[in-house]
Amino acid sequence: MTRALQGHPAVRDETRRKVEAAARRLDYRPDHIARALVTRTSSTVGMLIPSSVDSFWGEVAAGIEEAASEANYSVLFANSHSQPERERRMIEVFLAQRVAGIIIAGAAGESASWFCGEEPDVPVVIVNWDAAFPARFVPIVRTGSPQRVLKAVRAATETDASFSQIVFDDLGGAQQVVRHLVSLGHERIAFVGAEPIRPSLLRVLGFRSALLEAGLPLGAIVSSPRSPEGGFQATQDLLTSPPDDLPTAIVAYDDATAIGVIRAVHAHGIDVPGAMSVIGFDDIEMAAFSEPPLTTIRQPRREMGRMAMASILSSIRGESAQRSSVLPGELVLRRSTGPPPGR
Amino acid sequence: MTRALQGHPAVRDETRRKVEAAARRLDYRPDHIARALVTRTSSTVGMLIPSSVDSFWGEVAAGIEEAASEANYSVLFANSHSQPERERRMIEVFLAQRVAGIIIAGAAGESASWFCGEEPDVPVVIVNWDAAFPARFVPIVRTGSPQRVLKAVRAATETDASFSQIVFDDLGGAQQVVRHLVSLGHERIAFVGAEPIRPSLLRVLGFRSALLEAGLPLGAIVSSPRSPEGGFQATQDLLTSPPDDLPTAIVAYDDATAIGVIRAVHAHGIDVPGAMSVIGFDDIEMAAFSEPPLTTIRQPRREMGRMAMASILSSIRGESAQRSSVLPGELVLRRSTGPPPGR
DNA sequence: TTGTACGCGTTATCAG
DNA sequence: CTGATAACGCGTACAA
Repeated sequence: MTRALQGHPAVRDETRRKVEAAARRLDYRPDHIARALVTRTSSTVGMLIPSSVDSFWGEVAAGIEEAASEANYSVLFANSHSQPERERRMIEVFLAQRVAGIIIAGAAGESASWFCGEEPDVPVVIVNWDAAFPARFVPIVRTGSPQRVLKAVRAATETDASFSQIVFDDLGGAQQVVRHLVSLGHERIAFVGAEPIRPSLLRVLGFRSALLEAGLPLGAIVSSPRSPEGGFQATQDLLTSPPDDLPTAIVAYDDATAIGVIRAVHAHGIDVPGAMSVIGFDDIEMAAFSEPPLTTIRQPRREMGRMAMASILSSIRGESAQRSSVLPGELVLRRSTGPPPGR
Repeated sequence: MTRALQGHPAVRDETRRKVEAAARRLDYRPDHIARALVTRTSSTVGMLIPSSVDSFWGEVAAGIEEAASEANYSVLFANSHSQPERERRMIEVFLAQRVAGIIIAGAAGESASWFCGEEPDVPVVIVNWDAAFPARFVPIVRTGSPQRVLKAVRAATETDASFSQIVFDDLGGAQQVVRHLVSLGHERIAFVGAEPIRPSLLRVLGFRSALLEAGLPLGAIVSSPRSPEGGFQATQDLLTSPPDDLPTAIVAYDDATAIGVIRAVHAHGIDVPGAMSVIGFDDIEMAAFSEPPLTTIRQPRREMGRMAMASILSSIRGESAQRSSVLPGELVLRRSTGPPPGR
C-alpha cells in the first residue's frame, strides 16, 4: 500500500512490483484530499495577484507556478483587483483550503487585516507591496523631506515578523533612470504618473534624490493613473506649460504610462528621442515594440515569482528563510532616450 | 454543528445563535479538505492555460476566476506552455486534487491523451482549442480545398461527447477583416502569420474564402511566429517582393504580429494607413496604443472565461449544458486601416 | 518485512 | 428538532 508506492526503504522489491501492478490495473490515483486531511498540510499554495490581465503579474505568476510545479506543489489562484476587501476574503478562502503557504503579490491592503490580527499558521510571503496611501500623501512625496516619505512608506508596509518579502528596489531603479538621463546631458526632467501607492512614492523619491545628487532643479511631478490613457492625458497637460519650462526628458511611472506619454509627445509634433527623451519602468513585453522602443528598467519578474515560491518551500521545510530581499533592476537601453536637443 | 452554520431549515434560532457564538469564539473555520473528503467533491476547479504571461489568456483566466469566485469556487491554476506533455501531467494533478471540473484553454495536444482514453468523471470544457498540426499542413491551408482544410481541423480537434467547448469564430472573424478591407477598396491583400495551429488554419481559410467571395485574387500568405518579432521579420521579407506585387493591405494573424508588421512597414518608409493598411486580431490592450492604433477583431476573452466556468457549474448541477458555443468577434475600427493609395 | 487498527474534520444518517 | 455515530481515503504507529 502506501509504503510500496512511496518508495519506503523497508519493502521487498517483489512486493513493491505486485502493488504497483495492482495500482496500475485499477488505475489507482492517490487522493490528495485524503492525504492532506491526515498529514494536516496540503501540497497547495495560495497565490493572490492584483490582476491576471496585467502581463507584469502574469509573469510573476508564471514564476510562482513554475517553481511550485517543479516542487510538486499546486497553486490556487485569485485576483485581488487591488481591493483590500477582496484580499481579505481570498486569504480567508486559502486558509479554509488549508494551503501550505500564501503568496500575496502587489498587496493593496494592510497586513494587519489579513489574519484577523493573529499570526498565520502558514508561511506568508509578500511580493512587491503596492500598498495604497491616502491621497494626502501625494503632496508629501513631491515636497516632503525624504525622511518623512520613507517613514510613511515604512509605516504603511510594516510587517509582522511572520512575513517574508520579495520586493523590487523602486528607489534605486528610479535613481538609475535619472542618472542615465543626466549622463546624456538632460537638465530639465519631469516625472509622470505619481500616485499615492508604495512603488510610486519610492520611485518619485528616487527621482528627487538623484536630481538632488546631480545638483539639478526638481522638475514637474504630475499624477496620473498607471495606464497608457493616464500617461497620455497627463502629458497633454504637461506640454501646455510655457515652452521654456518644457522638460527635455520625461520619466514615466511604468512602461504602460510611458507608451501613453510618447503618444502625447508625438501628438504635439515633438520627436522622441530627438527633442524629448522618454523612459519607462518594468520592461514589459511591449516596451521593445513601441515606437521608438522604450528605454526602461527591467524588473526580474519571473525570478521574483520563483523566489517567492522558494521562500515558501524553505519555510515549510523549517529552514529559517531569508526574511526579506530587495531586488535590483537593470537599465535596458533602447531608443526612446538620447541627448537633449542642441547637444 | 453543521446544520446550524449551513442554515439548515430544521434548527431552532436560539440553538443556531449559540453555535454561531461558539464558532466565533474559537474562530472556527470549516475545513474544505475534510468536507471534500466526505462529500467526494471539492469546490475547486482546475484551469490550464498556455501562458499567464500572455494578456490574452490572462483575461480568459480573469473571467474564469471571476465567475468561480462568485459561485464560491476556487481555481487551481497551471501553465501548459502549449506542451501536450505538460497538459497531460497537469490534468493528472488536477484529477488527484479531486477538482470538481477542468477548464483547458488553448489546448495544444489531443484530447485522447488527456484521460488515458477513458471518460473523465468530472466535467471538462475546452476554451479555444489551439491544437498544433504537423507542419505539412501549411501548404494545405494555403492552397488546399476548403473542404480538406476543414476536415483536417475537425479531425485534429474532434472531441468526445464529454467535452463542452467555448471557441471563437476564427473563420468568421477573418472574413469580417477581409470584407472591411474590400469595402475600403483594397484589391491586393496579404496574410502574415500563417502557422500550423488550429486558429491560424481557420483564419487563413476565412481570409481565402472572403477573397474568393469578393472575386479578388489570393494574396501572399506568409508564415511567422506569433509575436512582434515574427511579424517584423516576415514583413521585411514580404516587402522585398517587386513593387507592383506589393499588397496595399496586410492581415496579421493577431495583434502582437500586427505590431511587428507595422514596425517593418514603417522601417521601409511606408505610411500606415496612407500607403498600407494593417489589421490585427484579438484586440489586446496594446492594440489601442500602437502607432497608429490598430483596427482589429475583438475576441470576448473575459466572457469566454465566464462562460467556461458557467458551463462547468451547470454540469456539476447536472443540467445538460450546451455542448458547444462558437462566439462571434466584433470589428474594432481604429486608425491602421484606410483606403488604398490613389483612392 | 508486512498486516492492521486508528484518527484526521467533516457530513449524512439514524435514533432519540 | 437534536445528539450520537459511521464513513470518506489516506498515513502512521504498533503488532505480528
